[in-house]
Parts: sequence; structure tokens; C-alpha cells
Amino acid sequence: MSRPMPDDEIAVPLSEQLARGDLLAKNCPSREVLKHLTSRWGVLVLIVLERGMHRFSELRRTIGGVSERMLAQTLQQLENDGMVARVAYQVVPPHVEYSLTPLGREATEKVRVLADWIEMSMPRVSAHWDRSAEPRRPAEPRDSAR
Amino acid sequence: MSRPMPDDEIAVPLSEQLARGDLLAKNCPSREVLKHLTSRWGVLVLIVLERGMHRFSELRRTIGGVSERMLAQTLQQLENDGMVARVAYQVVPPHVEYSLTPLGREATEKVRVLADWIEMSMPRVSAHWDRSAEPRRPAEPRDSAR
DNA sequence: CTGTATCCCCTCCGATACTG
DNA sequence: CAGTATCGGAGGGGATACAG
Repeated sequence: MSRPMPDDEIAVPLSEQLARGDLLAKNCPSREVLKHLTSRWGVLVLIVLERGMHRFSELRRTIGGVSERMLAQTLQQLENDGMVARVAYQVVPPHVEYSLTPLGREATEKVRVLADWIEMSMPRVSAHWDRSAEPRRPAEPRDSAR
Repeated sequence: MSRPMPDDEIAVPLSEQLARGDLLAKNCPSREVLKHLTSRWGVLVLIVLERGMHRFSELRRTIGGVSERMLAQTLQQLENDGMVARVAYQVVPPHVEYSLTPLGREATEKVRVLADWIEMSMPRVSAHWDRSAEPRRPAEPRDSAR
């Protein structure tokens, strides 16, 4: 099965859209996906699931500090976006397994690269935070500071 | 670890932290940075600035739909994190130029890779959205055709 | 032109209680 | 075990007015 493209929807990078002057933030469904992927718990869920299948309470324990409500909501969003696969066995007590889909694995890789870069760059960011404690720079050497 | 690492701050990837069972979301300053970088307007500001220096109202027009308040707040966050450089010329009317720092350029690259991947993958996500209109799968206790 | 200040709605998110 | 339902505080974010 080699479908070339589902629709005539050609993938257009953000930079391209900007060049054409399109609006991006509003009426843009990809904004929702980005929100889910980079949400407070979404990032952590993805990275944990990258290590393999987890059950609900395993995720809850591993992540730590996430409420049942938010974990359930986050998982539903990611499942709905096709990032996470949910398999519920009809047994008592309930047994549900969460894992990444191929799509989710691609997404997680991108998210993790960003997250790891931030972790690695935190010393440089912290340096700026310290410097920002002082008042704003005079900016222009030839004119008076404010 | 063969090297003792000169700085006291050792960069630890998220995956490493997870392996050690550390908490990540709470009391984690990098969470704030991620929030700023992936915020509603942060992503767009970064990608626009990647093309070069822009003035305040240039950014506002290019992005489109952002309020003065939120653009100013977004720029301040990114400036405070060391991602954006702000140069204010002391003239009337005011003239302020925003551009990416080297740190911001690195961040923007990671963010853009993620954003572009999402744009490119939207057809696959949309397919899941359509499928999610139906009720949840009955879930198979055993193997079943899918 | 480049912002700040104020008001106010709306969403996020934790806490708690309840269900299958 | 794996959720759902409801409440309520905190903060995001738009509209507007105003200042430097």
C-alpha cells in the first residue's frame, strides 16, 4: 500500500507559512497538538513511555506529583492525537496498558531533544536570570541611560 | 563519568533523571523555560526572529493576532531567559530592535524541528481525530483483527 | 512607537469524592 | 486498579485605556 498522500494537504513548515504571511496561531489545529505534546505532564508521559509500555499507576508513580485527573486527561489527549496506544483488558481488577505508537515515538524524539537541550543549557539560562536581577542595561553608549 | 565536570551544575537529561526516579515537573526551573519556548506566542516569536532582527510592531504585524500585552510579555520572558536580545535606541519615537541570541538560535532550531514535524504529521493526526469520533474500541481480551 | 496598568473571562490543574 | 464528577483557586490571555 503506497498511498502518496491522504489528501492534497501538503505539509508546510511554519517558516514557509510565515514567509507567505499566513496566520499561524489562530485557526491552526497543529497548535493543539503542540500544546498536548509540550503540556506539563505530556512531556513526562511521553518520555516515560519511550522506555516501554506502562500501566496507569506505574506512570503515576514514575512521574510523581501528577493527579489521577491530569494523568487521565493527558493520556486521553495523547491517545486522541494518535501518539499513545491504550489497551484495556476486560478483567477484574482493571488492567490497562499504555504505550507509544510509531507516530508517538517520532514526536517523543523531537520533544526529548528539546527537553534535553533545555536541561543541558540551564546553566547559561541561569546566568541570565542572575544578571536580570540588576536593572535594565543602559543600551546606548552615545545617549543617556534611563 | 570519566570527567569530574568543571561546573557545579551538571547537565542531566530528562531520561537520566527518570531512570533515577527524580521528580521532574515540580521544583524544576527548566519547566519554566520550556513553557516560555513553547508558549502560544513564544514559538511564533522565535521562528520570526530566526529570519533576522525585527521591531516590536513588525513582530506584531508578522505574527498577526497577538495583543500588545502578550507580545511584550512573551518578549520579556524570552529576553529574561537569554533567548532574545533587546536593543532600545533612545530616540523619539522609540525604536527597539529584537533579535535572537546564540542561545536563542539553538533553542529555536529545536523548537522549529518540533513545530515543523507537527505540521508535516498533521494528516496522520487528523486521521486519528476522525476515528476518535466513534466510541471507544471494545478492547479485546485476546487477539483480534484490527 | 513601545510599552504598562486594569479589568475580567476562561482554562488549567489540584483536591476530593465517587464508580465500575 | 483505573478512572469520572465536581468544586475552587491561580494564572493565562484578550480588550481597553493610558504613559513615555
